[in-house]
Amino acid sequence: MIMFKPVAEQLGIIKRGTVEILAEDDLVKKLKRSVDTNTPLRIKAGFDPTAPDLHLGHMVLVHKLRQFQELGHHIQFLIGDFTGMIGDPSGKSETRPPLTREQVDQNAQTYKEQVFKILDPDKTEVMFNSAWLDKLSPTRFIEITARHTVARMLERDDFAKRYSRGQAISIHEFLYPLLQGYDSVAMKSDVELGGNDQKFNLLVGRDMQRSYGQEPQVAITLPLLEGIDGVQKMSKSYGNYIGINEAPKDIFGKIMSVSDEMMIRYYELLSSMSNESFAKLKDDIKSGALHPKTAKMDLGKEIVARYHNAEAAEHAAREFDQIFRKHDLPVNIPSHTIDWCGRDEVWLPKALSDAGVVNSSSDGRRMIKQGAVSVDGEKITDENYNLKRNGERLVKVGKRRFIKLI
RNA sequence: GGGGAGGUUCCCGAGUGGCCAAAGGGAGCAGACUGUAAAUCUGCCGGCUCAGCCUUCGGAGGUUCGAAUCCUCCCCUCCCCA
Repeated sequence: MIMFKPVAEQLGIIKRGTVEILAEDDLVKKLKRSVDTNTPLRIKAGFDPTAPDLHLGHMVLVHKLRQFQELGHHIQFLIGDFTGMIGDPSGKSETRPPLTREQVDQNAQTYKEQVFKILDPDKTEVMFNSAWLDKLSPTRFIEITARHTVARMLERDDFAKRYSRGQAISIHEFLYPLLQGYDSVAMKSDVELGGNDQKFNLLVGRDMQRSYGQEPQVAITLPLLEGIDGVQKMSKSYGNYIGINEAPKDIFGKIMSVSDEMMIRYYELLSSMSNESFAKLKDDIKSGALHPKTAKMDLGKEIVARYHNAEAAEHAAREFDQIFRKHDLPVNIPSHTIDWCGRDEVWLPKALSDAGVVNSSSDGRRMIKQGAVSVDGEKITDENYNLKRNGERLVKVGKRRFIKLI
């Protein structure tokens, strides 16, 4: 028998870090009923399985799910496989190729593994929207589309912008919000979580449920986490993400490269630190009692520990210190065996390119020209430098690319 | 269906016969400075053993000594009219 916490207490936890709750009154009502009848609320969050890798940006949402889970509610983890298999070209220039069933399944599997680092798998219902969307007859489908108007669609900010700028909007892009809303009907969700950019879609869900005679879900939006560039939202396509499946040293390193401002933001949205400690941290940094770098290292350790383990976190921090503060070598340097083609020397840029440490030999040549390359600790300045075959040669490109060439 | 405007390198965007591997900005990378922070300054930013060559400007052909630029057809996007 679940014992639910009092409504006010639950509300306090739920509200933390959210952008908006639409409508809060409804949430209170639902919570109250949940407590009274001892029935968990159904909490929906949808994920698009097009890219298999989750990053810290997604985790803001997953952490909120975790909180709901800890409060005893029922998590509906929806994988939008239907969407994935249709292919959503809303990224304008490139048409995303539709995924096959196998790819979607595989991505979904990867998703689950990653998400269950945070969520309790036993208390999470994983759902696929193809289960009901695939079965929709054209008649039923058109019936769904009839419940919304074009004018209302154009209320959505990004549609409105694109429309006024004269950019393309494909018809099926209008369909996604409708289907996402219909998902809520099919799932009978009480609450749906989404990023701030999902606000419109979450609201469509409310309308859709109402129109199907259900009590509308509460839409809770969460802030979009900016990427490591500190400007755009974290996304794989911007290349500014920190993937939770990345190696400890990469996660750690990326966190360290983030600006101080962003560090605070990451603390706010990703750290499990209490509000009080967070406030103190900000004060200490401001007053100079705490060096921002120290704070950043702590954050890095916390994040790495969460997605890997405490040991890996310590190790990553130590190694970071070693490489960037003491300018030592990392412990495990990958090695690459050169194809010597029967000769005993090789043009360095070519070797670097083959080893994958630069993009091309032209790139390698540029790196040398810019003084970024050293062999066995000696800076190379000649772009025509030939590497002699002499056992294991340690090559460094830039600050953080190390490789042993054999 | 008719009329008009467009598709340029990762992104935005200039270029309308040779001086164009293509201005400028952004992103990115490297160097200096640092705390692998920010800000700033400098350089690089298609490929190739590179003072040269090769491949790129929606696609396919064509004109020309020479095409991102001109012509033909095709594909795609936007706007106005129906």
